[in-house]
Amino acid sequence: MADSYEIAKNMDRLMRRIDAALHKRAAALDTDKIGQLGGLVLLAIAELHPVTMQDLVRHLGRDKSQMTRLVQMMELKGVIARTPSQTDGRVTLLHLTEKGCAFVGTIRALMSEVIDEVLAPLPAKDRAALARILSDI
Amino acid sequence: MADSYEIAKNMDRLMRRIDAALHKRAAALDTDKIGQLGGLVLLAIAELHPVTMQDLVRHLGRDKSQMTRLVQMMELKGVIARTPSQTDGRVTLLHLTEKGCAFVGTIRALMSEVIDEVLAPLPAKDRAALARILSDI
DNA sequence: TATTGTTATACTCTATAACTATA
DNA sequence: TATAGTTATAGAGTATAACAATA
Repeated sequence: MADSYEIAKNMDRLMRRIDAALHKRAAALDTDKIGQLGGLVLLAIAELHPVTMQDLVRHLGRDKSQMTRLVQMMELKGVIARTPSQTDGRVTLLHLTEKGCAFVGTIRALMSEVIDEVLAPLPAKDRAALARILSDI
Repeated sequence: MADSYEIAKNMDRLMRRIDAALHKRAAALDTDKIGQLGGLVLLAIAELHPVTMQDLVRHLGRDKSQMTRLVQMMELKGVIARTPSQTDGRVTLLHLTEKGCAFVGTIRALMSEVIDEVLAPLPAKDRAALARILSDI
């Protein structure tokens, strides 16, 4: 369609602005060097609670090998824990530690702050439409 | 606001899906190993025609040092050319070569195809709204 | 034989700061 | 002094394939 390229380009630009703003503010808060993707993983685990690697991979649309490394790193830093599944020996369940839970609040607040700032020029009606459309896809 | 995190999460997921689909299909077409960002740069130059590094950097929201390297690589591969500005000795103007122009058509088609596929489940009205909202921000 | 998760490797993209040259 | 662009370097994110263990 005629607007395909415009959609891709503008979405890329918007994401870049959000990423850059997040990176700038997170630097001071990210005391354990968990990183941007690590933050997303933490939020996803908080949302899905005890979740398998597989489900996490699907939820975030990342690669499984990437997730393995990231999760190992985050376990070392004490923000998440892994326990083997009782019913299936292949499966690992992920959950947050207390330290991880504490981080989630910080990350959520930071994310809201940045998103609100970037989307500030948008009328409330458009913002609501954007939220709905994105959740529909 | 309440929906900030949802917006960020869903936009990230959508972008991941687009990136992955682009990567998969581009592999066969990207004979000169220009890469995803290189493709974006090519499209931007085609749109802005003779453009300075500075403007390109602002348009794409990337870092200037990153753009220098990318542009040098693409000049080596013969898809773009650099000419010094006549009026300001510090400024470099970028434009496409014939080979670059040929690529632009391919990239645009590929991008449309992928975007159309990913956004297929979206009603036309929502798609139009998304396009407008993204261009407004 | 298929699935879950891991290891290894190469590559792309990004952040930061120090630098040159023109203005 | 400020701006346009470059160089250098370290780090984060991604793609791919081959692998072990369990189902």
